[in-house]
Amino acid sequence: MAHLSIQPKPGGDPTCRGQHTPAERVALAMSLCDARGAQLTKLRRKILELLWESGRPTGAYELAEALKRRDSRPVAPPTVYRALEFLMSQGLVSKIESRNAYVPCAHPERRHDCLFFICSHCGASVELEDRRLGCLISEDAALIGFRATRRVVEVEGTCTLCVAAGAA
Amino acid sequence: MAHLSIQPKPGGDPTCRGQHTPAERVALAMSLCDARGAQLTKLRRKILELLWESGRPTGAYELAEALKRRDSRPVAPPTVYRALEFLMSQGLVSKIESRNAYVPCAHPERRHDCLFFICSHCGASVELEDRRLGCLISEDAALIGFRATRRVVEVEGTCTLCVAAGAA
DNA sequence: AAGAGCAACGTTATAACGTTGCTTATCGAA
DNA sequence: TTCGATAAGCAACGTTATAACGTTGCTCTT
Repeated sequence: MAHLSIQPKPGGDPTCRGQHTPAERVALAMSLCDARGAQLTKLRRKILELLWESGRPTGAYELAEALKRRDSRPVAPPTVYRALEFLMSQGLVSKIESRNAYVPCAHPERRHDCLFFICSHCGASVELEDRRLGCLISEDAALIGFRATRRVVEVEGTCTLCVAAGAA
Repeated sequence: MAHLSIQPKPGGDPTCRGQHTPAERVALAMSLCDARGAQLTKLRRKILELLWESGRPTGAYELAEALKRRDSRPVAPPTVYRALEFLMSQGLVSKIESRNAYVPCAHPERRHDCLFFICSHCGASVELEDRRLGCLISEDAALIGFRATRRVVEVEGTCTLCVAAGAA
């Protein structure tokens, strides 16, 4: 199961799923960071790659273990968290708050109003972009004079595949 | 700062803020649970009351401390979590995932599509109801064949008061 | 080349949040 | 009154996150 990413375009094919390898994702991230003068170091690259390979929201400690397995050298939690913080600051990764886990972002080249669908059965996540969501929230924020800086929109449920497979 | 709750009604006054005391909130909860055959026990009542008194998303351990102060008898984490679980199952409390904290719900009498605005300056939260949000998310869910069971919508930023007070 | 400055990373410890498994108390119904 | 169900207590543990501080390695300067 790969991370899925979909942007609904009226009249267009909404699927944009997993047609890029983790290596390609990392390459895109590198060129982006390069253009921004941000340093996508080896550790940060590895973590981003692991996230793309994982195929589902992944916890910081799980990432630490994966790093250890790969390099047979332990990486401490703060190191992982700092790398994740960087990746999030660059829009390369999002945190799934309802899971305390992290997912790579499909379209780091632009700021997007994302919502995430997380399957409670298989654990996979789908990232979806919907401009209307941001509008609606901005509208509500304006109503109460709230100045928004960050949006968390997460939907828990059962994905298509698991529904088809007969999961509740 | 009290928990604020607002439901935008076209043409109506959207404010519905803190005009009920914690005791009144608890009384409503009791009658609701009674009607449902659910047991709002003393402990659960106290926790709900503490949440209403707190005025901001409150952590489980903080609640445990408050209980201890009030009754000079320690309450262990599992007890608090179980009570919170019950309160959430009854729609009396919501969890703020981005804070690992809990807030009382303003309108437990009906299932509502809530979004929460959390001020990163003063910590206060505003609960807002917006039907359109649920529609939009359902629409997006349908697009990918996702069967949603739970929605988490949280907006971080600065509230009116803190903006007025000159906070960033 | 010496040394300041800086960003990333490492290390240790601890805070904060949440769960498991089991026991004990409470309460209502048979 | 005894039984069964539900809630609460308790100890230990697991997980997630951060604080506080030290180290490395690089660049830029003079």
